[in-house]
Amino acid sequence: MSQSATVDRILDAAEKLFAEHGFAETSLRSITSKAGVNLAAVNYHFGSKKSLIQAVFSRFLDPFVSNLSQALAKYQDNNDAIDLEEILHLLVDQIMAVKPRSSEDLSVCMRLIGLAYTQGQGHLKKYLREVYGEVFQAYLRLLVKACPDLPMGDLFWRVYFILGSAVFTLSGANALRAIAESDYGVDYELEEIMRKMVPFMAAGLRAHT
Amino acid sequence: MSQSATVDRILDAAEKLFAEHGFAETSLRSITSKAGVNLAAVNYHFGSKKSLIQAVFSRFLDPFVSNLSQALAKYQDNNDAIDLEEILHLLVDQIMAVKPRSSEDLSVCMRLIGLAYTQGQGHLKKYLREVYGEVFQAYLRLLVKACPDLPMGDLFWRVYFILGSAVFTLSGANALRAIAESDYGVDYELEEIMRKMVPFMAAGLRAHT
DNA sequence: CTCCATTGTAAACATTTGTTTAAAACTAAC
DNA sequence: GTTAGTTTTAAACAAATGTTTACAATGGAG
Repeated sequence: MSQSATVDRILDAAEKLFAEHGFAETSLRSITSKAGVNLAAVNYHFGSKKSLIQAVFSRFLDPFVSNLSQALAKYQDNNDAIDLEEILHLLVDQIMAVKPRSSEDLSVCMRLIGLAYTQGQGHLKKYLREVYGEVFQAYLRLLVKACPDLPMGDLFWRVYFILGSAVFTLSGANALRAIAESDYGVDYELEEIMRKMVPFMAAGLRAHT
Repeated sequence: MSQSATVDRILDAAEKLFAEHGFAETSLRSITSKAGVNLAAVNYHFGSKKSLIQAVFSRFLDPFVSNLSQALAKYQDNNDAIDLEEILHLLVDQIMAVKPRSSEDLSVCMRLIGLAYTQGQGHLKKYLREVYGEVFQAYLRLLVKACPDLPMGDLFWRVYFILGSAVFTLSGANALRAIAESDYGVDYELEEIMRKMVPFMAAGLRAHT
């Protein structure tokens, strides 16, 4: 049985600790300690810390991009005009569809994505681009079709504007939710926050230059 | 003479290395090596690695925040309606006014801000909030006045949406500029990219919920 | 039961980390 | 030129890190 309980316990512990403290700041000893397994188990099952980091991403990213690329396929041959809000919502729906074990896990995954961009870990970026780059490109092409009036040079940057909004907000979502609740008495679930992004992003993408 | 050449050399080297590799991943030895100074110089001049990190932020954040709060003072007693684009542009202008030593330094500083949010370093976040939190709040109040129709709960999150756009885009600006140039033949200066953010952010902030 | 491959474990390994120490070098005032 | 204070330096420090090793335990298959 390739998927022993040990492997899952390590992945669970690593996922949470990485999201909480970052990759470099999380030691293998803290992971194995939290997982209740022996230190050497990581190197036995994953080979190295690098591979463990990548495995953590694969576990939640694989089903997501699998679902997403399937959903995108429907638009592939469709030459009609594409509604911007629709494909933005599609992304939110696909994220929610992964249905993580607990609602807290989603923000953990989001935070990991944010860390992947901001923490060193060059091997991680390379890995993510190689494995998931194609789906990203496909979604980008859809975005282009949904914004026919926008010059390509502007669209390029605006894509990174909305990407930054998503990554930054969701990766710090838990901390920000606490602030929003204590300072303004509002508390939204993660899904609500993501849905709140859609009109913001759509308006921003459509803004006349 | 409190500001020896050694102190500046350390700060220069640390700034770049932190931005490139993150805080935890950057060792004092790599900093002192790049700076051409002795390893012990960091602990002698700054006391600890934590203090060095804070000093790196102070150096470029102090003059910026000083200028910004001065510029914000003009709006303090003004009770007229405030133009959203105007105060967004004001921020861009204040950033450019710092006139970093090279245009590359700006994206380095932005990247450091992004890291401050995403990397562990709890002491850094506390430090930044204590020292610069008030100016941030003042700017936030201005933003509230410029968006009178937006519910507070929505504004809160949209502020982080635009903050994420700025931090994410500018911190990766150098790499993204290269992609934009090779793939789409467009190449904008950093200031142009920031100005391109203004209509995007304004439209996003104004979007009806 | 025996065998064998898989998995788990304790201990040790070699590095790297931030920090401290004590002595040397330097600087400027008297 | 001597002195007192500041800065630089090489060396050592203890602690923590990822990884490897050699050995024990496990659990089906024949």
